[in-house]
Amino acid sequence: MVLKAARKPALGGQECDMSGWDGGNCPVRDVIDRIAGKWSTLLLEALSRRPYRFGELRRLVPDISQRMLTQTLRDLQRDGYVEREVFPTKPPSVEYRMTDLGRSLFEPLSKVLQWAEKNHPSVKAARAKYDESELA
Amino acid sequence: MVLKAARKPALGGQECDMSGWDGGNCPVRDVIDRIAGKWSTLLLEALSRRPYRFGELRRLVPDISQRMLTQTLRDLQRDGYVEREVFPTKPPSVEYRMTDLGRSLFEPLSKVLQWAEKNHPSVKAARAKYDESELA
DNA sequence: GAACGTTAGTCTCAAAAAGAGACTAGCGCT
DNA sequence: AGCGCTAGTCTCTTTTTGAGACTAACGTTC
Repeated sequence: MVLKAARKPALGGQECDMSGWDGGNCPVRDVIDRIAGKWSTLLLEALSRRPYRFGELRRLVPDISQRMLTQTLRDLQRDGYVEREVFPTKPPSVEYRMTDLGRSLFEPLSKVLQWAEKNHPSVKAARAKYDESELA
Repeated sequence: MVLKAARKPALGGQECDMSGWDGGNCPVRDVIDRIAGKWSTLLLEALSRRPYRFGELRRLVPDISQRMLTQTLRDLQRDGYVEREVFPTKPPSVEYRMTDLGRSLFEPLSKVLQWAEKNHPSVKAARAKYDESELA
């Protein structure tokens, strides 16, 4: 795991150069920062199941604003994770579907979601413990 | 994968109830929204390698503000991913180390980071293609 | 012995991002 | 003729983030 565009570590595998990080020059950050948003994961999860239209996604995730839905979909499209297809009906309908690149990303990503589901109780417990010790 | 606190799906495994999502009642979102930040992943990656002190982390990630470093570390600590230990020297030094829960989260998470590193070229290519078709 | 650097933050103010909701256009339905 | 449907965009307000000064007590330097 190399986090900066960097020379190979002396001894292989798990080495990771973190010295001299700058946001603009780190490939991992370049990719991660885009999918790390609150909504990206959610939309990728949805689109991993089947294609959806704009309005369907909006109804699916009731607390996203139209503005952020548009913007997040554009970002995902730009990075090659989803495709946008316009059907020239009147009014036009637009379908978003996951690409192969998107699927290949979602494979490891879904493991994190599964972790989250499984370990939610532990996290809630940790929060409770922290909050209790804080107000003391 | 159940994304809402929901009844078991009729046929097991890959089923996922996304109807009637509300942010506050979805365990996966509850967990993901906290680690989805721009800085969380970065700090988890660092702390997965070894414990670090506050100032070390600040130097390691030069473009994080002290404010966000404090806040992100507190969030990670609250959710049980990192521990904070104060050494009563003068001036006091504070060490942050990853917990077992944090390590168990970082296992799938690191797969996503590896994906990002590996597929950075594809993503950059997709961006270039998108940007080109946009300005046309 | 006075000035400076060190520590891990907090505080304030400015800038950027996100949320809420009105508004668009063209067609079908009643 | 008026209403609703579509996928957005535009504007305004609120929230989040960033930049940087400030703290306090000690060690080192001049």
